[in-house]
Amino acid sequence: MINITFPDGNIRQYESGVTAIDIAKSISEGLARNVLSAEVNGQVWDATRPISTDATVRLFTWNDTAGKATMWHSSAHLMAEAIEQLYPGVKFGIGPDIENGFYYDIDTGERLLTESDLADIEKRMIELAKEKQSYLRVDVSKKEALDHFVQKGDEYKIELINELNDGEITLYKSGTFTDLCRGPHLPDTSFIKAVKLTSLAGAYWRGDEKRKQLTRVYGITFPKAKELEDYLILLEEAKKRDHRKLGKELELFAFSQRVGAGLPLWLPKGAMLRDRLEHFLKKVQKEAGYQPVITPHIGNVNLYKTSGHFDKYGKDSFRPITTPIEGEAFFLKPMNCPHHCEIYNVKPHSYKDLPIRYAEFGTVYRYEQSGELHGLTRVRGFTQDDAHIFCTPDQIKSEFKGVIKIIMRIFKALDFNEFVTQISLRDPANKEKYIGSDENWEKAESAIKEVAQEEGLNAITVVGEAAFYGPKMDFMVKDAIGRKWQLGTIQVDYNLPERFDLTYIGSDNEKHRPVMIHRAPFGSMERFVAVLIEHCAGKFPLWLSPEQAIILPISEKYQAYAEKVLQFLNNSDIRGLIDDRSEKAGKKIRDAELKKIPYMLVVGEREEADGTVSVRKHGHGDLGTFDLNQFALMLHEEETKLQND
RNA sequence: GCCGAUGUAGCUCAGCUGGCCAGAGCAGCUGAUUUGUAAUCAGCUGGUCGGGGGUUCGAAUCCCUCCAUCGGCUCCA
Repeated sequence: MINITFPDGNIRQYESGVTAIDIAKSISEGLARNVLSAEVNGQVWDATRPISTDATVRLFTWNDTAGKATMWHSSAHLMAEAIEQLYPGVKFGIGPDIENGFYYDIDTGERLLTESDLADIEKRMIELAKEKQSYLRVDVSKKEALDHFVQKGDEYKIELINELNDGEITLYKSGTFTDLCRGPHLPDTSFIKAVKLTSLAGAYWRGDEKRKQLTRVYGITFPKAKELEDYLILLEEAKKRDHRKLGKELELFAFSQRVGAGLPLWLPKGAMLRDRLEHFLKKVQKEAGYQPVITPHIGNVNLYKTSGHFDKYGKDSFRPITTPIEGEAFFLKPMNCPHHCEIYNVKPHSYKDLPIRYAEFGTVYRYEQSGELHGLTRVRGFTQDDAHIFCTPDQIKSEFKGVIKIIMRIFKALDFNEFVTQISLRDPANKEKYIGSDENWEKAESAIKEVAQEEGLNAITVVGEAAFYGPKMDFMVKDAIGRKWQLGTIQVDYNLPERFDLTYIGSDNEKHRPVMIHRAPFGSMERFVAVLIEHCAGKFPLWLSPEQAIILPISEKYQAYAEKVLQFLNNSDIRGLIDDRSEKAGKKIRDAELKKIPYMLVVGEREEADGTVSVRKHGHGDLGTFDLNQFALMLHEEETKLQND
């Protein structure tokens, strides 16, 4: 007999060789029917795999993330089986589960897969799932594994096996398909009831653009057809929040082929929105001791040679701007930091001056690869809410914390609750990708790690994601379709101060090297606005709304009163406008609702007589009649409350 | 940059197995209407069918190429 410990601490005894399904059965038949996999002593196992020692066991169903992962990983195998049967001779790369579903990378050889093939594959998958094929785990030696895939002629699997150690290789067989896989998998395919293959894309083998591009098929499966329907509806809903769609509908920004790809044009309403955000941050930064600076949009190539940007990115940038002078060249600035270093260098500094914080909404230009451009989130010209803090080494942590405070204030004001904090370190195996000494890197990295700990930030750490001059802490937020974007960023940099020979005189009357902190709470105005649009689905908080109140006269007769109301709004710092079209009230209300204007002020005979407005709130309906002053007060309260929350 | 898909009026879309003058709704304009909480009616305007090249008696429709956009990959100072 063995002891099985449950998550609640309960311990029960079972025969050695018991499986997770057996254990589930001992609890309830219903649970047994729903167990997809189980965690056994910290590892996720097949629900059918015998347990022969004392163990802590946790059962996973569709309601658990790990259960879904098992389902989707098994679905990838099922899809591979279907594809192999339909298109014999294809070779397989890797096929993992992902956050929402799974994919499989496939070398389809001569025969190209197209979207029209997906329906056939889905159909075959359902047929195979109904066969209730079990997933059979087989321990094999390295030689056996190699023999199998050599015979099959699958060079991708052979490459993977060659990197594995003998004795820890398993294959999984389901139906006619055998895969190199560490598992775990579903008890059988019958759990998969609904299948949707969502897209088809090219993906480099092992993520290396120098290697062959395979065909990646994305899909998702569910244990019930209804859940697939719900998922598809959810996807449709998410698409409605897409900032590219809303940006067009709400006339916030546009792109023009004539101006150029990735170069956003801010329309009046978008510019107003952005202006409110900038205004807010400027206020916060003033309080935090930042000094505004302004620098030009171009800089001499030598500036970027000094900073190291030229060596690192020169070949991938916009070409330099030449002048009538032979050999003279300028770059559109891709970064503000070199300019700010030169501002620091304008005069000598004492330790008593530090920290110095230079802030600039600086527009930068980067030649992003054409395939990377994406609405406002990835563009070729954008404005960073940039600032550079020059401080002594022992001020790093407090300055870093000050920046975190600003970022948290912004996120809170905009109700961004779901963000991920990421610490990006350099990859010690690829030191040639970075500039600067090991010692400085270690100092900078440990400073960030300590701050994260001391601030109690629940940060994830990713090796190899650092900037080329220093490690960073990024704040990531998801867009409507679940893609993660970096917004705020804080970067510790020991390198630029050296390259620009920045110094300050210490209390010992000796020259010392300051440390630089690069930081941008929004990241870029473009990306931040994009994420903001998706976050609030175009229904901006009042303080950011480009148009706060629209006056809707019932008929032309009340035009004069409408103008009086507008005058009042203007004097009260409320952004208002009048819909003076010869339309019925219903039509004007409908259009204002579609434009997501926060407040609609209906004015007619009664209002004119009493000097009031009938207030209708977007998405809430009629709020009743308000005295003008009363209305202004209500709006100002709402504005301040939201901004300072 | 790579793989795949898409590109028709300001917007959303139909037409696309090659063949009447390329259509609809919304928006816009003109007129009528003077309207009370999510679409008043009528008329009109508007399109190099993404650009260029080719095949054909004939191309929005087929082929090539470039550009842009979309889904991914790679990249992201």
